[in-house]
Amino acid sequence: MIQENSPALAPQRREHLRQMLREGGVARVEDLRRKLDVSVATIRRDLEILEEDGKVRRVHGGAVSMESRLEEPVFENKTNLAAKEKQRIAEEAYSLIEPDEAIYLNGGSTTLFLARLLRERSDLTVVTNSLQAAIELADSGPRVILIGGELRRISQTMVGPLTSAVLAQVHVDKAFMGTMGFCLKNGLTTTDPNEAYSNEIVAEQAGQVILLADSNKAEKVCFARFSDFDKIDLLITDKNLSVEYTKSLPKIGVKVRTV
Amino acid sequence: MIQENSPALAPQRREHLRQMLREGGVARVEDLRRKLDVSVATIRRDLEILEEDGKVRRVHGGAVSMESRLEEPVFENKTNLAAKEKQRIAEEAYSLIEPDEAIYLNGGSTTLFLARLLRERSDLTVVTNSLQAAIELADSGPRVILIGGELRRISQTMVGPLTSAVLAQVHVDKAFMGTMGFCLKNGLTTTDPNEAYSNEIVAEQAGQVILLADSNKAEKVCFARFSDFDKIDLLITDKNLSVEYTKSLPKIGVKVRTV
DNA sequence: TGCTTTTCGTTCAAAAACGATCAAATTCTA
DNA sequence: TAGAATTTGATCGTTTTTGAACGAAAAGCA
Repeated sequence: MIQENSPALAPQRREHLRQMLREGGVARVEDLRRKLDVSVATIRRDLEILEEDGKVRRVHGGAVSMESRLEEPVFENKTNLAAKEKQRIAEEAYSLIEPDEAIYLNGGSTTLFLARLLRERSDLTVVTNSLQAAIELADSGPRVILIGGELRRISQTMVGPLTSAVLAQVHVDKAFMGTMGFCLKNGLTTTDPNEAYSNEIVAEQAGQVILLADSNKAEKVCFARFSDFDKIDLLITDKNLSVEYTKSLPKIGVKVRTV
Repeated sequence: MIQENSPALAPQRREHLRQMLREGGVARVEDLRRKLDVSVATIRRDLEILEEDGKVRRVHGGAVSMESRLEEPVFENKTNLAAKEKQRIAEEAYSLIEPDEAIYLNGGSTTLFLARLLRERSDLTVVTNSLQAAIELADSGPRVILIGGELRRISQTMVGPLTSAVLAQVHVDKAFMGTMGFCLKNGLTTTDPNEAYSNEIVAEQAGQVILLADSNKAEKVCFARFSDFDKIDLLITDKNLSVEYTKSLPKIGVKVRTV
């Protein structure tokens, strides 16, 4: 708990603010001011910042938390690795989406960042095998189509042969795919063969395949391969990706954007 | 969480209003005003906004909810009158499940009570179209298979033609089905045709179909029919069900258990 | 039908909340 | 420690929300 008389440092206070909002769902500016013992101006500024980060939505008189209480703690730890890069990658991906499109999101933390950006886009159709993404979009925004299948606990995604039944009947304009690892030699790989199977089907059917992967994923090879780079139209990554990739990928038809 | 004497935030108040309407189906402006302790002008303005969002329809003297009250997500469901009955019905249903079975749960609050009881049963396979049930079981316990399809917001279930793709490929020993209404003449009905469609397929394919419905559902007829009683093997209900049902249902092959 | 009561929509002024700005306070850095 | 950069709180004009007032419309009743 925060000490009574010593004012908290700003980032610490904002985190506290975020927690409080998450707890109650909503809160009024005046209540927050009293609790944190600062001026309303400060509260407003903090809320402004939290809104920019997508943590809360401001309303007249207060703010509403945008974070779901259902989120996996384990999962959350993983998302915090390279969170900034992932956020930026997601924002870049978002800018590519055009009105009324149908898009696919696979499981993983990077695509979840993207899902969060879609909450207000009721013109879109989002096809996904990610339970997390579905929860994120369950209350508002785009039309959501979940592909069926067995729920894989670790990743909270639907995988396995049953997924292909739904996938065969829909077409998406753009597929945004996260991956566990990629390299020039082995292409795109993930840990679970069932997960790979679903990804593979999507990569073959989608109008465009856009890979979202921060540079930590480079040179990693996992057990199950789901695609070669020739199926990929665009890679969105961060500035730390080695030149080896940024030079050679365009030569084999993969555009690269670094953010 | 929210302080007593501080007035509610406008969006919060509107959400409350929506909930109240959803509970009772209809409400008068004056009653809402008294409950929320604001002026009638504010109530009217709020109802106007809710009407624009399609949540309610205004009528002279008040408003009618456009949402079905039985399908609201549980964690918001504070005043569920039939909660005790539903819990007992779920417990009775649980006692019927044998080791290593595959079962189906459709959407709705009663089946969600059952889902909660299954958390430790890692021998089972649970097939469901309910996002809520999947979340409930996402971390431990049974193998979970979600059928795919479009996510219907109000009920948080997967519905529509795409669901049949997965359903056609699995077989369940027992299907536990909730319903919005049932009566001798019209059989089992629910509000949404897509929801009905999925239920219908399951009712036809499952080894046994077990209906979970408290007595409030009796004599209710909703828009979309999904089954006749001849497809039902067993009805689990509470003691308030009228004798009309408890006498005549066994004659047409439906066992009845009251708890 | 005509009359009364209730409800509705609109207008208006008061209150609350907001954003912008600026000076004081605090923290950072060289 | 001095100066720069950042953060904070107060002020003020503007916008949004709210409640009350009042005439119009709808419902109830004889």
